[in-house]
Amino acid sequence: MGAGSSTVAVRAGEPSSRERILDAAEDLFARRGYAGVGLREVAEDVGLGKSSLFHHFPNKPELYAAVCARILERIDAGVARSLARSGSAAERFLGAIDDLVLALSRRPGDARILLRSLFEDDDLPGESAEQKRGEAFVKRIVSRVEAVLGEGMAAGGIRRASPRPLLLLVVGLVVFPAASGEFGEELIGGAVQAPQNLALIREETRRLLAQGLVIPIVG
Amino acid sequence: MGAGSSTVAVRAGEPSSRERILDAAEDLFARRGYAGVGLREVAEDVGLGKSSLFHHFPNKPELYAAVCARILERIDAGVARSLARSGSAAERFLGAIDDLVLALSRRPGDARILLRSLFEDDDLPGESAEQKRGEAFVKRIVSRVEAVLGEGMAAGGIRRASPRPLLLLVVGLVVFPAASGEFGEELIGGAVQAPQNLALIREETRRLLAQGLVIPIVG
DNA sequence: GGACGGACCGACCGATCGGTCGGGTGACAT
DNA sequence: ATGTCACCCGACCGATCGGTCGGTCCGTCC
Repeated sequence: MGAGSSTVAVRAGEPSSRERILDAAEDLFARRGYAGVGLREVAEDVGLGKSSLFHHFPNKPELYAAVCARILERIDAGVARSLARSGSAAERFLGAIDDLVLALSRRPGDARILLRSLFEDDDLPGESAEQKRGEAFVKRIVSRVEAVLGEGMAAGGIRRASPRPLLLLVVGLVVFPAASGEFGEELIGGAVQAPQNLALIREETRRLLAQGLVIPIVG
Repeated sequence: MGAGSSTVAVRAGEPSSRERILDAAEDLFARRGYAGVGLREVAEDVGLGKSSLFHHFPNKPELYAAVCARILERIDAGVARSLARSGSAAERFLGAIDDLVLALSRRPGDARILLRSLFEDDDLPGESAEQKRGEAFVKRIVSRVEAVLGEGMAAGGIRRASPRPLLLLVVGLVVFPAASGEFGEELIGGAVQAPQNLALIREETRRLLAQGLVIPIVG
């Protein structure tokens, strides 16, 4: 299929083979994890022979690292854009979280791979360049959010807290709902991405961060 | 090794082979996921031949399902115990969450497998009895927490909210920090289980649920 | 004593894994 | 015309996968 798409100059608008490999691999890794996906399956989804994958990526760990790095790059860019808006630190923080919830729910695969890459230790043994690139994006994202949190605490719009443990909680709070598959669907009735469900999740996330859950005792 | 430990009547206090297989499998599955663990490795950790595993479990999916079910059973029991304490619904809810954070941080493998089983869809293809047992525990846990939330909302100690989406958020909030491995360690300085870090996480979790993060505008 | 069955084992099976190899094809520069 | 290079392929490799099989050992029951 797609006859004549293999000229040296990539047809404008058509993704390159490398990009299509990343797309297919991302989709599969998101569903079944690193060890659960075979390169034959990736190649078949792309429409290439398995050996062609090795022309674009040296081996499986590097392919996975590239998938992760691409996702983290997207998320970092989105967070940067969200935080660049105007408003108080607290407003920018809440807005960025809301944007992130929205973005992850639109791309559940991103949420899942992100979640995996954050809580699986020894998926990848080596320390490749692509892997370091991904870790750098993680650090950038963390430092961005940490900065706005610190700003908000200094300004008084965000209550004083330990920023790093708090970040850990927020990551789970934001990433998991978008990543939860059948469990999320069964819990709330229907897909997380469905407009009305997504609206509820965004609303509850915002209110939880903004107001907590327990009603303070008045007087 | 372990000469003379294979009498029919299990030595009192010594776990049975089945239990030791579950222990080893839980440890490995927690670290590398379902597809990332080979049965040879499980058997070797236990100190048995690989074929002996099939004497206790019919196949790999059933072993995994049994591991999951055992974890979910533990968690359900803990949640039930926590919620049985006295106090207002809001207090019982916060107490149960705190207990759960504590329990999961003590057994990070539980947190990881729980997280995996909640957001990986097609890990297990079939519908075995053990798998249904696990799903039943999930439903019991959900209904327990949902009940106390509803009670709190009715009594006024917990603000009105959509219980199911809220539950989804809370699961991510509670489970992820305990499951986060190297990422969590790098983010906060040191292991999540370390007493001072654990105290911080418990404190921030409680305050986030109780008060939120943003300081309400007074006046 | 002899049959039985639970627990365990080594050897083996077909399938699939990640990865290699040699070669083919077409665009392009010389 | 020739060489080069990016891209792609089928065939193949050793290793490992989940799972089966026949058989051993030993305590229990009749």
